[in-house]
Amino acid sequence: MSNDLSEYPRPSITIDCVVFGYDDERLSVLLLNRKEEPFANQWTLPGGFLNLEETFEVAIERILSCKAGLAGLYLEQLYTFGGLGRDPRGRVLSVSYYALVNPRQFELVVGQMANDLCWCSIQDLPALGFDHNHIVEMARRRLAAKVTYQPVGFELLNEQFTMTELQNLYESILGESLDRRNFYKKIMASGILKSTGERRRGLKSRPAELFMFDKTRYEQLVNEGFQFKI
Amino acid sequence: MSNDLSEYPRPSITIDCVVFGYDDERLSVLLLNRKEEPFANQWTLPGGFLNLEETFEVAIERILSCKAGLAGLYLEQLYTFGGLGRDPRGRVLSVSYYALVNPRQFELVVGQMANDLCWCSIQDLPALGFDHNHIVEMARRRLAAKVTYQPVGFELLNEQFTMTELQNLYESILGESLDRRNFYKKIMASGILKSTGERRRGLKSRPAELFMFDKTRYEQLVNEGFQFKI
DNA sequence: AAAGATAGTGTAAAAATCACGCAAAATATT
DNA sequence: AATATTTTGCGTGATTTTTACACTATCTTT
Repeated sequence: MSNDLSEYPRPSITIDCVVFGYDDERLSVLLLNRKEEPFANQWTLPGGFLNLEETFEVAIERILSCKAGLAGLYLEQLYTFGGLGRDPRGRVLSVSYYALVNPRQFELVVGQMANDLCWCSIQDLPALGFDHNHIVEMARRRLAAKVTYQPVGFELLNEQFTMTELQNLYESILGESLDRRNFYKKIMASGILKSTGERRRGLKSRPAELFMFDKTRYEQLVNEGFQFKI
Repeated sequence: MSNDLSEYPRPSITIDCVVFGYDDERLSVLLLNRKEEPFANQWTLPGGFLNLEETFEVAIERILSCKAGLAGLYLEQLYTFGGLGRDPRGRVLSVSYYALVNPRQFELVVGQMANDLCWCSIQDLPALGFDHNHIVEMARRRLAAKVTYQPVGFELLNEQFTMTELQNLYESILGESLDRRNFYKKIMASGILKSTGERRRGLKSRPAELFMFDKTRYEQLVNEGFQFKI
């Protein structure tokens, strides 16, 4: 073994990202319709090649910003895919991440390199290029596991939200329905919400109280050994 | 974007592995004393460069077999590290895995490319080369989380083991002590052990029953919706 | 004013967890 | 040989957590 890296063969590295969005009804994933081969005119996850001087997070920021107009998202590494046949061009590894975003805070901007972008419900994804259906499925499971022990769901909601909105989000991610009263008690008992004193008005029934995620309080609780759990 | 990968810069890829072993007393990690720069004569995790035609798992098999004489281990992908300064030779990503092995089933064989190998208690690791202390710490936490919801600990034990041996393993991994009687009940209630009818004799007190992990039964239970939990 | 819809809260049963006690079966000691 | 010591195997009751479920309040719509 020498001190020179050049003698070792090097695969190409892409960064692919499962961007989750939520619109009060269902959990969606951001898809990109490719302009170029391979998989031209097919839907895939947004992604791109890693530059040598970039960390993964910086690469994702660049890719999502340039291809979709998104920035500053919550990111979490998912898995690195390295199957031999996953890219027809040759050996390409994909370091994949998932991101959480409130779609209302951004206007999707279709970049030069894509035909189109869309939010697609996780329920009815089309066949995606590469092994991207597999990646989405892993991300979905990881997110479902994550929300049960870390309060990451707030990234998908508006700053202020009602308890019912929060519950709907959890039900969408977990794929099961929860008891409204028990959910309320559990969330309130955790102490990670602060009330705004305001209410969601204009709907056709009793206005619900608006809450915010109390991040400072949450971090303080974690320091004291608290473990969030749904 | 063209169909040609060659125009994209490519980092080097290493595969590094946190090999956990257990010896009835404490959880250990396999360390390798490097012969070559960088970090010559320092301890690091076993690892090596990924070849173009290898999957990650095949690469790990090659690396652990040639550097330590280990083969056929339980493997799980941990994380991919891509910090800019983590290797003095240039941009090197590390796709890291962790492995579980019963050290008694193998004789460590120091390969050509290493000065030495050792099992080092997770409690008192020396300063390792690269960012490998960081990798070990992440692996330790991941393993501790994993054993609570998947029966992977058996990979670290002999085929037959007593309940106390199993409990000691869990205590080593979790870093906390468990109530012997409640542990017994929980494991027995899960139904994933089969008794051998034999006992561990020759110790200075009442011989304990020897159990085996019933993998078939476990998989059947999982199919029925069972979720292992400690 | 009445009807319809969703919000907010309490309580009791069931299940899971926790904290122990004690007898049995081996070895070690006197 | 009797006794002490150690560790195993199993039981039980208290405590905590989870689950299931019902009713009133407050708004909008008719």
